[in-house]
Amino acid sequence: MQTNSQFAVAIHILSLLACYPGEPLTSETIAGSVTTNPVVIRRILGSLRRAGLVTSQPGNGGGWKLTKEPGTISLRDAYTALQSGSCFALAPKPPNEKCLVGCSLQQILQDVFEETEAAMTAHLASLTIGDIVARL
Amino acid sequence: MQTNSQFAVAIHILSLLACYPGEPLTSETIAGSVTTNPVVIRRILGSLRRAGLVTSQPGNGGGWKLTKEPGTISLRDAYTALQSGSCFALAPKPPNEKCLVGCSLQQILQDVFEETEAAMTAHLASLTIGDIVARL
DNA sequence: CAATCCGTAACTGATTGGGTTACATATCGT
DNA sequence: ACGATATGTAACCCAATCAGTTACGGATTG
Repeated sequence: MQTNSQFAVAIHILSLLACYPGEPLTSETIAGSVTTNPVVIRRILGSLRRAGLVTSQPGNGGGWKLTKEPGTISLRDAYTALQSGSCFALAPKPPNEKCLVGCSLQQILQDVFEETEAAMTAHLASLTIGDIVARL
Repeated sequence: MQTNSQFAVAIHILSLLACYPGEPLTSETIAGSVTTNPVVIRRILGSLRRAGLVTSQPGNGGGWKLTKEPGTISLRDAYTALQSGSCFALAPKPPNEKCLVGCSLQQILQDVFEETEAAMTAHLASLTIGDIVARL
């Protein structure tokens, strides 16, 4: 499956910022650590900023900082900030309406996927950026 | 995120087979319910067969059947049968080795992703095809 | 006002996934 | 034995997606 790596990069970014508290890091500096292009970093940081996890400061001496203590930022916060969709997807075309099974299955699948993802994010909620940094 | 829909289709297939116990269904019949091409169905059924969840019979009057009772087939069985990879992915390029954070983060991320997916599949293990069919 | 950095649009190349065609192989009924 | 039927794959096409990149406008600092 082609899964995007935004979540992994987001955790990387947040951990990096947590390691340099107070000191704003530029997207270029972060990109140097992640080994990618600054724009890729800024795209992800944009999502994290919209979720209120980081702040940015343009101009000379600017950069990015965390808005909260690393211990109060859960991995679920980062995950939902990206809103890069679900792990699961329904079939591209809806099932045959003449089939009794397929007809009612849609809603059931949707519910199951939702529950399953909730189980996953519940685990993510139990881990914070502080925990990650502590493991380094 | 671009997620493949094989898991959804697999559940659809297994539920359908569960609804017609003993009676073999052809990939064409199943495709008619899912609204897709028979080959797409056969590809997924191939994975399910390799995992021992279904059997196939070629030739006239052939088709597909479950090998077990629907109540003994968990959604995790279907999920792992597809082995369509993880929900999460590491960044395409490894982090900068000169960065102390990025350097040790790789392994931590891998562990976290593994734990998180385990939490997810644990929930999938608690649901069976029998449960799905019962909800129809 | 010059240097720096964010913010975002636009484009590219590679990868992937669903859909499709085609064909070899196996089985059943007559 | 033979024709009909269905599986099992390989091969290909097209659309969508993602990481990466270039470009440029706007904000801030000194």
